[in-house]
Amino acid sequence: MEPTDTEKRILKAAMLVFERDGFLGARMQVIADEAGISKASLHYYFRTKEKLFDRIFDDYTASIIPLLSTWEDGTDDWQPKVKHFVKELMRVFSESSLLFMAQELHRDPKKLEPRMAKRRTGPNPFLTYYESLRAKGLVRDTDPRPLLVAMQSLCAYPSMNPKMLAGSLRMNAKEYDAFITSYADDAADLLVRMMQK
Amino acid sequence: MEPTDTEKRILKAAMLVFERDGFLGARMQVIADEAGISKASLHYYFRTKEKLFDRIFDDYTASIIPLLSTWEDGTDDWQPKVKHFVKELMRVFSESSLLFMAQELHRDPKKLEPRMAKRRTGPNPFLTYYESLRAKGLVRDTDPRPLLVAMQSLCAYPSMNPKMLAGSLRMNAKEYDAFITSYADDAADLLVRMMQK
DNA sequence: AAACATCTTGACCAGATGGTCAAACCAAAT
DNA sequence: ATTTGGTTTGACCATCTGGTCAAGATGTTT
Repeated sequence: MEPTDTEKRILKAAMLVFERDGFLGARMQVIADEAGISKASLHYYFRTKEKLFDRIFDDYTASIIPLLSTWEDGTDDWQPKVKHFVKELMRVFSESSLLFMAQELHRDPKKLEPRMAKRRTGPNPFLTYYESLRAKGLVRDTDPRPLLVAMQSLCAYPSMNPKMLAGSLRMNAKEYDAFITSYADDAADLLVRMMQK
Repeated sequence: MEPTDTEKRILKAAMLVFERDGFLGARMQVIADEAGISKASLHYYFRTKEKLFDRIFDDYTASIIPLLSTWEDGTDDWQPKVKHFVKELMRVFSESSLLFMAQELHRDPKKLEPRMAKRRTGPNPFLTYYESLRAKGLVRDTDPRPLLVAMQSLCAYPSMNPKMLAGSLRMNAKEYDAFITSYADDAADLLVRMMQK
């Protein structure tokens, strides 16, 4: 079944509201208003708030989790890969949603954690890729797990907590946006530095 | 006026509930239950939900913002300072609250941003400290702002989004906790690598 | 013990909230 | 024109929510 136009408008509105107000704070009436339909219509498409939330959350996991695994093809020329990956990651994260997912995972881990786990298969591709480079002596001889954490941190945090970072940098929203654009390159360089021999 | 015992219990309970459910999702009855008093008593101490929230939020800013400025004393021996700072930062962040602050700043920036700004005075101490080291040729000759972002990212993200990171590392909560303890040293080392000539 | 100030609470209220439903609407098929 | 199927909605409901208040408890001063 293709999603109808109305359904798409609902999903877009629901993303906006859930992201800003969280599952508990989101109001069905507000989502309906944002989508330009009545609350009864909203309930016609998604019988309950929870079903609508589940759809949004699962769409996010479906779009983010696979991204975290784009290290499959095994060229040894790793530096361009890092740069490309960092850019991709930051682009996706900049459309928010990570803060939302973290918050909801924190609020109801029992329900939401298994749902994310379902999307992951096998060991983490970055870790295995790094180990293969390490065996060939092409990168620094170190445990790649802190590097994985660092990579996700550098890419995710600036878009998750922009207000606080902008404050530390004494920037307004506009200056911060411009800064973050160029930051993608800096982050990639820093990561290369972490991995280099 | 010293905070009474009951007031302390209220604040502790409110932190727990606000952190988990957010301002919109938090329920005064739940906070009262958690504090072991009646809802009416809760309203006796804090007339409205908003006043209670403001108190919690301001307490957090008061405890976090000053921490971001512990680069005052100007020894040129910067490496131990980085290590010490990273440990301090991660210790404070590990008691959660950052996710909460980011979420609330995202939900109502107009109200909350000025409140954080009030705590900050002058330029960022890390940036000026790095510039002084840079002028003496003791560190890498580079714009320190991406380094500041990297530092906060490395320290903040692992405690803000533990579930997703643990998933990437294919760890359960217990393994992740153990990993993060040792990660503090790794993060400090990575930061030193970023700053070294 | 009486007067006083400070806490504590059950009962209550007005407004909001998720969800339901019968009636109306509308386009395509007959 | 009428039927048929999916879609839309105003009105409605039970329950929940932040907040109030009068009455009582508790402790301190005189």
